Amino acid sequence: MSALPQISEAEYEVMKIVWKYAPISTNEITEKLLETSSWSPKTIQTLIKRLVNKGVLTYEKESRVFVYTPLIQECDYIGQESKSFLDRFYGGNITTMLSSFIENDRLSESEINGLRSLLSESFHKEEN
Amino acid sequence: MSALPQISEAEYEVMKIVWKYAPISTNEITEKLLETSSWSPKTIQTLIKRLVNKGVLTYEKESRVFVYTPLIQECDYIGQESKSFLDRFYGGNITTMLSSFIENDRLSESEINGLRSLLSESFHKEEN
DNA sequence: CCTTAATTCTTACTGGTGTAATAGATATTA
DNA sequence: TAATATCTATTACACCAGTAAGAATTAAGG
Repeated sequence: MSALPQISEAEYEVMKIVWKYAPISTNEITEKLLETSSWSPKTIQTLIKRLVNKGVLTYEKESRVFVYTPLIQECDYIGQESKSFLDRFYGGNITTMLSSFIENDRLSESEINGLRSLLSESFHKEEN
Repeated sequence: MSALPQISEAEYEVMKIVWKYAPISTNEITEKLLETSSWSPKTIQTLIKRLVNKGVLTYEKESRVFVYTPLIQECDYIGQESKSFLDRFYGGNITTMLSSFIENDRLSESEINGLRSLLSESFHKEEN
């Protein structure tokens, strides 16, 4: 599993739309993004183009319009970013991360309870 | 709590040394970094300078040498980065993150156990 | 006091990112 | 088929980051 291409912050916003709605045209991407951002459509086109160049997106011509599909999966990308984040800041250890969150009171009681029940579920999963 | 300055990846390597050993001189920083990297001392000096410009480091002259001290705390910085990471990839929800880790089998049984015992400790802490 | 060696400051260059405008191609319509 | 409207491709530009070389300064030793 070689490293996936680097996706910048703005490009990632584009990818979130593509992952959700692919196959999707330039115009549709632009429409969706304009609901939550104020980028110029030109800017969005540039981002799409760069994603194609990087090998993150591919497209097919449908008459005059391009329709895009992702070449890499969202969960793979997020997985890679998560790993690199954990390595950088917590020595690759998620327990260290959680522990530091708890120590700095960044988790509410209900979040902690959510985590507990998640972990007990995954306990049962292992049992079967 | 206004946003802390942005620290780049290479700059962060410098900061790890400073946080650990401050107050520390340019030469000492360079020495430590050369144990684990192959940067030119010139490069390291540039990074230090940029950190000073950004307001992350301050220094005092000790005769001809500069001795540096951090202006921001490691845990504050890591906290900020963690928050922005969680927001970006998991909607700010650490339970979602953990859940996705478990789903994609990125956690070993022993890591899961570590998390469980961490959470039961923090349970007791809340009790007192 | 002047030279030298050590240290800091200034400048440089490439590549990526944010942000977009303009030019070029193509399909649709008059 | 020619003009127009719509897409896509090319070009632009400033700033940040990685990476470093060269210039300037300053302390110390002869």
